Amino acid sequence: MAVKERPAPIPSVRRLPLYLRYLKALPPQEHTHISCTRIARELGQIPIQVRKDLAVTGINGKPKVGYPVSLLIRAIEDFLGWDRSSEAFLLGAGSLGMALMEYEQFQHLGLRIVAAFDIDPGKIGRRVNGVAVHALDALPAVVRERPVLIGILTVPGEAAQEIAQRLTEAGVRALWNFTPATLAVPEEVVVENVQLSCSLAVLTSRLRMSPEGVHRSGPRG
Amino acid sequence: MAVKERPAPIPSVRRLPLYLRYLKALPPQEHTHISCTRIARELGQIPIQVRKDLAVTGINGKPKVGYPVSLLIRAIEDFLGWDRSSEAFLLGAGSLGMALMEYEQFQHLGLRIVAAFDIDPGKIGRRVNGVAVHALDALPAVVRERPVLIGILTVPGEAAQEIAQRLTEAGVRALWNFTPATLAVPEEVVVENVQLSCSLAVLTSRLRMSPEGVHRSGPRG
DNA sequence: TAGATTGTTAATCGATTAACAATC
DNA sequence: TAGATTGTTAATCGATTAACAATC
Repeated sequence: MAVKERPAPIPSVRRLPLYLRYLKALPPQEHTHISCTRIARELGQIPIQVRKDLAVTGINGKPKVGYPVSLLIRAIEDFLGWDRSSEAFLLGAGSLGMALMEYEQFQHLGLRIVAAFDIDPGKIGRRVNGVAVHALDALPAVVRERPVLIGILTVPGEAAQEIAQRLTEAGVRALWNFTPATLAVPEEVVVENVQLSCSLAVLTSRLRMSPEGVHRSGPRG
Repeated sequence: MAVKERPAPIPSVRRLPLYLRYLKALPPQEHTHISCTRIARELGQIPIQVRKDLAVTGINGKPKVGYPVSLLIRAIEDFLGWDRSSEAFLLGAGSLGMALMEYEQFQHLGLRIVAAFDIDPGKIGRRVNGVAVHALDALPAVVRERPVLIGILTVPGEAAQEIAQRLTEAGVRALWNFTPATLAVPEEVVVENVQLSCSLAVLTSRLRMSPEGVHRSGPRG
């Protein structure tokens, strides 16, 4: 019987793209191998963390030599599934939705937005960066043709829950939530939140704690 | 001598905006008080976590009664600094930058973008949602007039490090980084990353782990 | 060879969760 | 009053960091 393997720690998964970007930017022929010491130094981390993170991809380094760069790149891409491409729907063709449709880097992240949906008649029928904007009501029909697993939510917060429901009913299994809403979904559906308010809360509270934060009146007035 | 108080846990701070949004959406006169049990149920969390999170704001609830809604809202807003408004510069008026400039909700998050910067002559001098787009070289002059503490980075990844440096040299103390770059900054500068690639990595890896993930060939082929 | 670096096992740290007396 | 809910202290859990033998 196989030992049940633990899933990779989420924080490690979250850091993998940083390593990948760094590795891909390395001068191609300069080194065939790289150590976690060096990666850590360049990215402001500590070596042991890099080592642990890279280990989740299954890569094997050599003592004293380090990790083979090209194999390491492939191992991360493979682990993240970025070598093959996942299709996604985008819900809400407002300015944020438009920005995501125009974001060329997604092709390197294994993501392809194949259709957008909106309720604004002025947007329906348009094409943005090659992607057609459909009426929201066309969702079931479009899904039937193309069983897409990922939905990107860039609708107003008030509409988010209803759209999430329509998506999961249509068979979408993962929601990338850019709205401020907290989504209630069936437990088999994955939700990843990109909530600006949450991120901003951390930024401002850390700024306030920092030596020269928002308040000019610090510890010593 | 005062007991040195620990800073609030980052995960708690990150969740506060979710509670705030929920509380503000409550029917105004319906309840004067609310329990963490109820908040937890509505937001898919557990009561003890809500209780611990709310405690960081300094609010005091009453056993059996719960927390006073309006005071709780004020306590969270006060803790996050969202009752007063912080000014920010936006660097890079591309489609993502534009989307942020047009994001009306920032006013409820205590953030006001007061100037944007770009190097594209076609954008310099324009106004987006009332915000002027300046030449990047005008940064020192604009800072001199208005000592802003927060910089929002929506430039291409290749440019991010250089812009970050210019910002910190100009006195900006917090960077909200929407680029894929890992920024090296002086230690007194706060960096909060909103990196789509990192978020997407978590989404896709969790989708792959889930019962009906990307691969149709699951445990039973 | 000597020593930098790996993979692995152990220790530490911080966040989450549990337990429970106090109380409105 | 009885019991739901709080604040606080303790236990658990998982991630981070340290230690170290193995090794290219």
